[in-house]
Amino acid sequence: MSQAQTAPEHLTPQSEDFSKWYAEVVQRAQLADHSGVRGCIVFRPYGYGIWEHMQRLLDRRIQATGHQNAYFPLLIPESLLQKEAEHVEGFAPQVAWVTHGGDKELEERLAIRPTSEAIIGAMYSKWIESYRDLPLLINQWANVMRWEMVTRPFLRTTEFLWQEGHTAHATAEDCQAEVLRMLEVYRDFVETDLAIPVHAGSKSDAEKFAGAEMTYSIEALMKDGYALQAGTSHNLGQHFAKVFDITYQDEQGKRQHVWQTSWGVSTRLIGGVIMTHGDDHGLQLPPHIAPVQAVVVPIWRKPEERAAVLPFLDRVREALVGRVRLQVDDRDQYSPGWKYYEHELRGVPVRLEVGPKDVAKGAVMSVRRDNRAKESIPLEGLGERLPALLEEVQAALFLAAREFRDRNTSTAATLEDLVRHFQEDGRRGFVALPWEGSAVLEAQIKEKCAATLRCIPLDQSRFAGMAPAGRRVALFARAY
RNA sequence: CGGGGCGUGGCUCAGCCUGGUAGAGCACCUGGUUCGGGACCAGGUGGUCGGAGGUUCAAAUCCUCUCGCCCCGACCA
Repeated sequence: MSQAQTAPEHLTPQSEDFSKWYAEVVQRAQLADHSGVRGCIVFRPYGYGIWEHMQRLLDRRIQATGHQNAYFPLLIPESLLQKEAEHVEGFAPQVAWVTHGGDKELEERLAIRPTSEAIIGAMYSKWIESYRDLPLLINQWANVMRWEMVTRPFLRTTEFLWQEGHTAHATAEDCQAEVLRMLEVYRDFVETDLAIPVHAGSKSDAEKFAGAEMTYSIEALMKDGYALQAGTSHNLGQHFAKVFDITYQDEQGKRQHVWQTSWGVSTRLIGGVIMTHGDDHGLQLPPHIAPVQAVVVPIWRKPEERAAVLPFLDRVREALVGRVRLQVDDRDQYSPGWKYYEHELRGVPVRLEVGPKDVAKGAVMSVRRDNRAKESIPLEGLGERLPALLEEVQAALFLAAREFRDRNTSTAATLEDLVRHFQEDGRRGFVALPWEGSAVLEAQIKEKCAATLRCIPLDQSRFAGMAPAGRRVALFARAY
């Protein structure tokens, strides 16, 4: 492999400079490009393709749980945004404003949505009249804008793409059930399709969404040991219902405020995939979301070999059409070896080599991206074997990521232990600490070692024995 | 928003200190030989040096402003 490392095209190793590695992968795998507008990236077809597969798989789950898609406006009148005090205060520094239409100054500034609670709340107040209108379960796929000081492709950009669910319920119990239901949808989606293991839990007051009663999140661990909030689900209580006057008449004819939730995941997940699975050879995409699940690389030396291989490629295509997202890389100007590096960089889960020897056997040689295991697959069985192989890769990526996450999760008995871990030992990862909910202690920790409370896991069973009886643990980490 | 670094063909950079009419490697195009882990030879295309203003006979080079990118800190999905 010394050749790969000395080649001018080699990636900066993760261990040398993780940020640089990340930037290079994004650029060279052609996921995204800088646009010339601060913090706004262009999603190139390959990067956008990943997002489209995420959308498809998550949207299916959102709809299966009874939600409908809708679309609300990009622009929100200032007066609307200002109604919920805590909400405004939280977002004020990050809001971009439209002040002019043509060269005429507007009477009222319009915010480019940083999130849509306000405008959706205003509409819900018109739409909801009776308990028969509840629950109201709406999701929107949209772009939002938050003026960020420091940006990184996918992880934090000024404009990003996401989905935001907004629901209204008759009772606090229904509302809380929805919050947890969607958190579980996220957990299942991220673990099953993105192969990213997460901890689902609740946030502290310091970390909760501006205007929420309670925030829940799923938290992942990146390969550099930093935590990434991968999705959030908020219990908004009646805060927005009260300021936007969202009420319904119950069975007794009594007027009540609704209980609301909101929940979202964003294109940040693409960054999560990159930093969970990527290695020194580049990207590794979980097959479920890989735009190209398998790439065919034909090989020949002599014209007669070419004549034998080329028609065989059609038979490979035929065997896999409708079963596997396949790319046949028949570009003539690159050698097979060059293509191997290219597709590894782009994270294609499986490569299929088709040369004269394979054609003679009526088979293709498959090579896994994750462990480079080779397997000769006869053409007759290819249609069944390759999808199964892709599932094996998907499962292996998840297990490897979970093993890494667990290996980088430790425990601390006291504040001092925790600070020592992050500060003096310079370690990263998750640290579980017995937790009683002291905001003062949380602030101290943040100040002393820059670690924040990522979540208080809902499932405490895996931390059994770490906290005194009756006490829970909270997970701390340095975070993106 | 503070501190630091950087903007020169698509990419990585040299040239800047000490002003004198823009270079290299890779990529790209053409032709030929190649192809089971980043092929080779020959010929070729491509840059108002991030932008604006200033100094000067003359600016990639010196000065001012501005925009963008990267890294480190405070805020966030």
